[in-house]
Amino acid sequence: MPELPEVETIVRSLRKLTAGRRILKYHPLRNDYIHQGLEHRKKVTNSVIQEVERRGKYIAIHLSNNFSLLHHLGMSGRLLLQPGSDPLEKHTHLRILLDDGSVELRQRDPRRFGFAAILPSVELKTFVSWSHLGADPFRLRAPRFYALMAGRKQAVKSFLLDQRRIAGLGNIYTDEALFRAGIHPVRPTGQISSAEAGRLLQCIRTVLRESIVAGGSSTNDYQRLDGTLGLFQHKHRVYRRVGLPCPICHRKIEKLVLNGRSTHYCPGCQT
DNA sequence: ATGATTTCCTGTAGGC
DNA sequence: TGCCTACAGGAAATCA
Repeated sequence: MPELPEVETIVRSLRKLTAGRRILKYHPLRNDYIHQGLEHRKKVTNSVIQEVERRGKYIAIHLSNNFSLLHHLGMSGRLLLQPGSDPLEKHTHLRILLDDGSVELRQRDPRRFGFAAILPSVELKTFVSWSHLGADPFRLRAPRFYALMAGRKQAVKSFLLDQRRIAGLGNIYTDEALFRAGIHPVRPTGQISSAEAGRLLQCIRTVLRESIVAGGSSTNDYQRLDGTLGLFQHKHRVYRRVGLPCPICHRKIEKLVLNGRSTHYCPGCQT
């Protein structure tokens, strides 16, 4: 499930490997995977990739013709840069041919929770889910973070998963950050002190930064742009580690279900 | 307004 | 071996 570190890893590779290259063809294999702007698909031919931007878990590829390509990987989505001659893998919904077609960007997504879209760049800021995104965790300031949580009963983990509040966290990094901060996932946000909020924000940033360095977490479907696996799954302390000893207090990691999400925590360290 | 629940989708794992 | 069910979860829509 690509979250901020996985998407950031892909975006950094995209910047390095696709900037300045020309698009030969935008070729959807499943029209219903293109949630918006399918009618613009022929207009991107001959445009040049100028800039690749990440916001939360979204990827925006800005083109020279004032269009932007928007991508979300959902939970099983992959964006892969590969030779156009490679055999077409199952669940490939979109091909973006580059240069003379010898190289292409492919979006694969078995569960189809992700999507792609083509938008005039000026319309990106009115695209609902993009425009409603909350602050990037690296930019958010602690007092603002604390103010967002104050006075609410919502479980802190549910709050962290809400992309309109803070953008980019998913199930892995909420569990890992809450563990590092020593905060129980079900604690109401209103009961979190200013000091705890500051610590939590620091833990969020640290775990995200460490994961980016490791190229993200490959627990299920996630692969980097070149198809290799990320390495941060080996550093998880609680996520999917039910019954294994806590690295701090050695009590067994437990799991509960919160809003339909499996939630992993240490009953000793997190209060 | 807030927050919980349901829905979409398919590959994989486990039970019998 | 094969069939069945449960599970994984991002985010929009719906419900209480």
